[in-house]
Amino acid sequence: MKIARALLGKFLVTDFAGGISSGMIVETEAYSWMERGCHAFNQRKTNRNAAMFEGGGVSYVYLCYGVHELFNIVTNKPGIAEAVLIRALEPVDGIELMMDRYNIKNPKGITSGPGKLTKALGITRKHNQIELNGPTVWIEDRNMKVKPKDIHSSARIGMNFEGKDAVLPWRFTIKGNSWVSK
DNA sequence: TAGAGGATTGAT
DNA sequence: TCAATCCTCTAC
Repeated sequence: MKIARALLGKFLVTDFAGGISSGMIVETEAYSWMERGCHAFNQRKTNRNAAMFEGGGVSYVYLCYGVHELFNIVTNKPGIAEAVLIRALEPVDGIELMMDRYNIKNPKGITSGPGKLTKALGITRKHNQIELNGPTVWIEDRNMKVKPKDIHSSARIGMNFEGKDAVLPWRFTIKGNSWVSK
């Protein structure tokens, strides 16, 4: 859970054929095998979530609703399924590239959702289960300071089941940032 | 091998 | 508020 908080203010960078694009992480959600809602609940291992068992520093990209690709960062030791979902970014580099990928001219709201930011950065399932220390996708620390009081935690989104797991405050956002998803 | 459903989004 | 859309898991 510490990692989900620490990732706020870090930069997610991609370098594909089209060029470099990056954004600052402003919203995350933590997932663990210990709670429902996670694909690897109860250490259930499948082909899809195999990346989560790889160990920290690996990406986990998967398709949701047949339409959207969601980007996660695996955070724990090999064999322990735990990951942080990147829900929103603030565009920094390659904004024009992102707009090209959407074929629009206004960057407003282009990365304000987990399915949208992957499209903006050009991330697809081909980038599943890869190391996040380069050369195509990596996390960068640019010494952006996020004060603890600027971090807001809340219940997660999209949890359809009943029970206490649904209200765990494992969603982290940067207060006052307009790129946070609604 | 077939059927149901999902960590969402955008249009109505 | 609801459909789009296709991959993954589960059951037969």
